[in-house]
Parts: sequence; structure tokens; C-alpha cells
Amino acid sequence: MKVRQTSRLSTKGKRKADPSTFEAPRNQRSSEIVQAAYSLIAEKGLEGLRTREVADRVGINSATLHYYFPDKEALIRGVVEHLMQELQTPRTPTSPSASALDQLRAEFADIRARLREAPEQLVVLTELALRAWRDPAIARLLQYLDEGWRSHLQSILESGIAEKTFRANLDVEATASAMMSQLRGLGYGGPLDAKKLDSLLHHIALQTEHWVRKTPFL
Amino acid sequence: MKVRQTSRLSTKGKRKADPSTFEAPRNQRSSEIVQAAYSLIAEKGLEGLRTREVADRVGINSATLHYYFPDKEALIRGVVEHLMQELQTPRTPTSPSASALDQLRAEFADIRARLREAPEQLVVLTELALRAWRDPAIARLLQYLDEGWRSHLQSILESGIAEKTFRANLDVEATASAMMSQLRGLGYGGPLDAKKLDSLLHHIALQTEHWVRKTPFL
Amino acid sequence: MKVRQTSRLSTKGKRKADPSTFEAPRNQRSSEIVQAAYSLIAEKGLEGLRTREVADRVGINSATLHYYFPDKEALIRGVVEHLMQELQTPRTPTSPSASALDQLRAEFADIRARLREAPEQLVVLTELALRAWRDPAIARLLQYLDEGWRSHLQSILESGIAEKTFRANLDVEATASAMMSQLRGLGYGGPLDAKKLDSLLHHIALQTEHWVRKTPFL
Amino acid sequence: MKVRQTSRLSTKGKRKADPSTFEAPRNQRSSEIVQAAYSLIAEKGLEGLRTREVADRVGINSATLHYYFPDKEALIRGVVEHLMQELQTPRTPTSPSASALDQLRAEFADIRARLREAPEQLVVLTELALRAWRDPAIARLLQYLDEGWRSHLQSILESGIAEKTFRANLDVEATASAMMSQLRGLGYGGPLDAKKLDSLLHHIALQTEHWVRKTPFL
DNA sequence: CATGAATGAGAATTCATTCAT
DNA sequence: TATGAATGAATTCTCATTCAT
Repeated sequence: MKVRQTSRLSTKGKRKADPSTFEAPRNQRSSEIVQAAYSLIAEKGLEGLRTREVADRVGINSATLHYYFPDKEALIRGVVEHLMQELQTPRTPTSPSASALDQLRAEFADIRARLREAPEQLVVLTELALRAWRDPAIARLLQYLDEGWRSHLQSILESGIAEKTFRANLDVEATASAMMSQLRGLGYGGPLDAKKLDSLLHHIALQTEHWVRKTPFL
Repeated sequence: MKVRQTSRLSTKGKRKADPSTFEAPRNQRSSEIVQAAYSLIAEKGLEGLRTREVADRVGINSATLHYYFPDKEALIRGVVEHLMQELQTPRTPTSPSASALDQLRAEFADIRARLREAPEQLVVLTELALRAWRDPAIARLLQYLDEGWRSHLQSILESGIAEKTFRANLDVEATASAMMSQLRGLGYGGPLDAKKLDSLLHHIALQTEHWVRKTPFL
Repeated sequence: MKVRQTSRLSTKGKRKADPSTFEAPRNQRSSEIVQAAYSLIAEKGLEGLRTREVADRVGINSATLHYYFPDKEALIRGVVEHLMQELQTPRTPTSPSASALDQLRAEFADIRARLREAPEQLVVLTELALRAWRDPAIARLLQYLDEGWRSHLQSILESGIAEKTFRANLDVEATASAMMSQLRGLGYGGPLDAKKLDSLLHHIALQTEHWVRKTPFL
Repeated sequence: MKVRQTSRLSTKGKRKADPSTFEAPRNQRSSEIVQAAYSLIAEKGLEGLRTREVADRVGINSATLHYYFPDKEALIRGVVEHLMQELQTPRTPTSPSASALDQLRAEFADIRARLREAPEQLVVLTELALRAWRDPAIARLLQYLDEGWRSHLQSILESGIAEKTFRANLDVEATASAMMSQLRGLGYGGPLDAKKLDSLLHHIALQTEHWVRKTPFL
């Protein structure tokens, strides 16, 4: 779930300006707050997010929180950005010189690592994705994330074709979309136990390889 | 997304009993209320569900709502049950005598029909699935739904194997799970436009057939 | 705590007339309801009295309750009347020919019996007495009860004086009032265990005899 | 009704801690609120206590009230503590060097002063005592108050015995209990007019002295 | 930067009461 | 008589947000 890092989203903003474009100063405090909000969302959902509880966890007054984030929406945007950074940081090191097939496998390994080590990432992502249906600001951010992911996957697939490992007639875009849809569906039905998760992911990986490889191995 | 209809969940209940097991009488009013709540969740999410607004939409006093559903949780459970019925009602007619491959295709057609005609079903389902992480009562209901769906898919796959159309060494359970994960991922990223949806679903269907069929057709 | 039965309070009334003077028809149902309300007050206080719960206990619809008692106040008045009857029914049989001293002792025995066998009478009485501070209708009824009790006690004391057992210079009215105040204070501090209650009542009885008798016995 | 001041109950607390042990900071606002609640209970009973009305009387928003007292129970506990302080503050100055008899008389004088100048103390006390039947938290506080009062009375009686003014065979505990019961019964039957009150209290005092003194004076 | 205090605008829920049948 | 359904008017409590200091 690494993404190609394209244009930076703007990161500076003035306090007390239009809250819809506001961005918190990137200092220690501000990220403590975002961290706390992130954890809280993971635990209780967006529905259970309370500014006061976030402030309590950081050990500051809730009025102070509003100094850093003018309103709750801004805080949530902060969490979205934080999540995006987490998602952009690969969990499994991959050398860019690896074969397309290895990169593809690394992609699955990365998802597995996330679901095992940081399942809250998926939870928070799903929470936000759901809100994106109704909140264009978040929709935009997630779409940006999505495009990064898609283009990353597409570039792997294209490499595979160039390397002659993958089918030449592969519909790169649709295949990437299908992979994304499938992997996203994992964050769905409550916490999976490690064994089931491994077996499911293994299966999906096989199925995908079977689809993209020139010479089916079944 | 049809499911094998196994044992019926109980459907009767009385007012002012234990609210956690309460079930509203299945009369006119009661389903009007559930309908309204269902739409409201589709529009604004569980987060945006307000008992008063539900009552307003039905045209009743909000106290009347509490006459039918002792509290908000009971109302939400009512919505879950309503949704389950919707999901259990197939959108595309399938003859049980159809070949396994046709039944599999019908499954995809059913999803397509839902996403086109009643995308809110997926939205509400995802909302509830998210809440299920924290609400055992809902988790239980959704699990019941899930098992129905899985067993339906598995029986299709098993038929295919029996008919010699599908691979004999197919991991039926894992394949069903993978399909479910993939199809659920569709409800994720905001409303899809019809064309993209069709192309994506077509792709997923092909990929699935490619995986399950004895003789790959690529 | 028997009282001299003087003039009867009116006991008939029309339904749906002025609720402040309304009186329920004295039939089976009506007294079942009063009984239930009485118990409920004993258990949860006037504060915890719910018409619906009363109706539930009787096994009728709460609308039906309002047929018998046009409003809650009327129901409470019904309870007051019921309580008055209970209080007017002696717990310990006394022959009117007994000596004044014996009658006095019987009075204490009666209180003891009530506190042991029907402590809820005291609880409900205290509840109502408290409300009487703010509710003239109840105040009037309780005052009537009070006067009955006082005159009963006074007549005992007067008999004692006439019999030369009690001091001639006894302030009959004040002594009766003092007794009443003291006995009423018993219903105060939560349920008393039987032993403490007995010892306390024994003490009060002695103290009273010591006060009223011509020849102190200490 | 002075009490021996033994160990202090803790008096500090923080917001949003366990509401059942919560104690409001003892500042201006907090006691204004308690005062208002106290008066309101005196006027309308616990039954008639409305947080909003308390807030209105103090001139604050009702949310502000909840800033100081997390819930109604906490507010009531605040009132109990306030009342306890009031009751522990003697209304009539007594020199500890006074004779036991004078101290006993002072006790009656104190009650008289309270019933004349602050009858609401008795009303509120009775309200709370009634609630104590069902509310262990309040029961505990009142029991503490009770024990203070009882031990105060007992020490007076013991002094009197030591001084040889009171009977040596006096049952100190029972006598104290009887006095308490009697004095508490005064708060019972609605407001007493000054004259009746004085005469009744005078009578009770005489009766008590008659009981405790070595040489009856009648 | 930081906070304690304050608040307005709800939110769910309760409950006595009414009314058509 | 009896009731199921309905309601208006509260009532407690919550929470994001503001503001003087």
C-alpha cells in the first residue's frame, strides 16, 4: 500500500483563518493531538470521537486543542493526513530493482503486515472512507491516496508486462482496481484472527498471480 | 448476495421488555419507522441518525417512535433486520436448475443490480459492519448474514465441481471468502459511476471464472 | 394508632367531573389499583410512582387506570384514603373496658406490630406527610387522621386521670402531641432491625409511663 | 443538634471522575448552586428538584451546572453535605463548661431556634432521610450525621451522670435514641405555628428532664 | 500558549394524559 | 369498560465551541 509520492499537499496555514482550509502547525503538540484522535477513532469510531477526550489523552485542556485545530473537522483532516502518511510508509522493505512478481508479492506482504501489526489503520481508513461519501473534503484526500495506490500497482503490473512475466493483454487499470477492491474488503468484518487472515491473503495472492502471470501455474 | 435461508430469527416482542432483545411488532407503523431510519442512515450515516428526524419523516411524534422502539439501539436493530431481508431477497431471478457457472454469473449480476438500483444497501451495510466492531449485537446479526452468503457461494462452487466445470482442487471456502472480500470492497470508495462499476464487475467476474474453471479461457 | 371515627369523608363522586374532588367508585378494580400504587410508593417513594407501572402491576392498560382515576393526584388521594383505613384498623385487639394504662400500652404494642409487620405503612405515611407540606388536599386528609389519633390518645390519658392512675395535672394535649411526635420519628431513619426497634419502643413506653403515672416507678 | 466532629469526609474532587464519588470544588459558584438546590428542595421537595430551575436561580446556563456537578445525584450529594454543615453548626452558643443539664437544655433551645429560624433544614433533612431508604450513598452520609448527633447526646447524658445530676441507671444509648426519634418527629406534619411549637418543645424538654434527672421535679 | 469557566443547541428518553374504537 | 396508539411537554445530560485572563 505504498503510493507514489506526487505533488505535496500544502501544509501551512494560518490560525483562525477559514477552518475549511486550515492546517495545523506541524509541531510536537499538534501531532500528539492527531495521534490521540487517531487512536480514539480506531477504538470508538468517528461516531465516538470526542474533542474533550482527545484533549484529556494528550493531557491538555480542550480549549487548547481548539487552539491547534479550530474545529473538529480540522482535527479529522489532521487525522486523515496522518493516516495517509502511515499508509504511504511501507511496512516491508522492497528494493525497486526487484522483479515485478516480487514487488507484487511484497505488496501482499505489506498488507499482511499492516493487518497484523496495525489493523487500526484499516479500521480508521474504512471509517474515513465511509464519511467520504458525505464529506467532499475527505473524499478528495482519500481519492488522492487512492490514485497513488492505483498508480503504484499499475506501475508494478506494467513492469511485469515489460519483463514478460505478466500477460501482455492484461487490463492494467482494471486489475489494479480489482486488487484494491479486494484488499479493502478485508477491513470489513471485524477483527480477523491471524490464521484466517493469512490463509485468506495467501489465497488472494495466488489468485492474483494466476490472473496476471503469462503462464498459469495451476 | 442471496443467502441460504436457515433458521428464522425470532420476530415477536413486547414493549418495555429487555430492550436488548426487544423486537418491534411487524406492523405498518413499525416498518415505516424502520424504512425512514434506513434511508436516514443511507444519507447521513449512523453518525447522523437522529430519532427525532426519523419521527419527523414518518410524520409522527418522536415519543411515538419510542412507543415502537424503546431506544435507539432497538431501532438500529430493526434496521439491521430490515437490511438483512433486503439482502436476502435476490435482485435477479435464478433458476436453481441453472448450471453452477450461470449461478456464479447470476451472483455477479445480482451485485451489479444492487449497486445500480439500491447502492444504499451497500452503504448501510458498511455502516453497520463498522459498528459491528464495537457492538456485539450487530456483529452477531451480520455474522449470521455472512454465513448465509458464504454457504450460498460455497454451494455454487461445490455444484461446479460436481458438474466438472470447476477445478476439483478448488479451495471452496477460501474462494468464497475471497469473493466476499472483493465484492464488499466495492461499497467502499464513494458512489461509483455506472460505467466504471460495470467494467470493474465484469473484470472481477472474469478473474473469478478464470480462477475456478477447470479450463482457463484466457 | 387507632383513631376515633368521627364524620365520614364523602365517598361518592362522578367520573370525569372536577378531578380535584373526584373519588373513584369503590369497586374491586379500583382498590386493586390503589393497592398497587400503595405498594409502589412503599417501594420507590412518591418520586418513583409511575401510573404505567401501577397499571402493569394490576394487569390493565394505563388508559384504563385513567378511567378509574382521572389523574395521578386522584390516584394518590386514593392511596391516602387507603392508608387511612389501614391506620384506623387496630393491629392489636383492645377491649374498651381495659384500664387506661393497658390501653396506653396497647397503643405502643400496636405501633410495634405495625413496624414489624407492615413497616411500609410508616414509609408511605412519611412520604405523604412530606408531600402535605406542599399539597393542601393531602394536608387536609392527614390532618383529619392526626386529629383522630390525637383525640384517641387524649381520651386514653383522660381516662387514666379519671381512674386516678395518671397525674391529675397532666397536660393532656401536649402529652398526646409529644407521643405522636416521638412515634412518628420512628419511621425516619431507614429500616430498623427488630431488636433495636423493640428496645427503643420499650424505652419510649417506659419513659411515657414514667411521665404520665401518678407514682413514678423508677 | 450539634455533633461531635470526628474524621472529616474528603472534600476535593475533579470533574468527570467517577460521578458517584465526585465532589465539587468548594468555590463560590459551586456553593451558590448548592444553595439554590437546597432552597428548591425545601420548597418543592426532591421530587420537584429540576436542574434547570437550579441553574436559572443561580443565573447560569444549565450546562454550566453540569460543569460543576456531573449529574443530579452529585448535586444532591452536594446538598447533603451542605445540610450536614448547617446541622453541625450550633444555633445557640454553648460553653462546654456548662452543666450537663444546661447542655441538655441548650440542645432543646437549639432545636427550637432551628425550627423557628430555619425550618427548611428539617424539611430537607426529612426529604433526604426518606430518600436514604432507597439510596445507600445518602444513607451513608445521614448515618454519619446521626452517629455524630447520638454521640453528642450520649456524652451530655454521661456528663450528667458523672455530675450526679442524672440517674446512674440511665440507659444512655436508648435515651439518646428516644430523644432523637422525638425531635425528628417534629419535622413531620407541616409547618407548626410558633406558639404550638414552643409549647410542644417545652413539654418534651420537661418530659426528658423528668426522665433523666435523679430527683424528679414534678 | 494555555486554561477554567461558560454556553447554545441539541440529543435521547420519560411520562401523564388523551382519544378513537 | 377497556385498550392500543399517540402525543406534548418536559427532563437530564452532552458536546463542540468561545472567551476573558
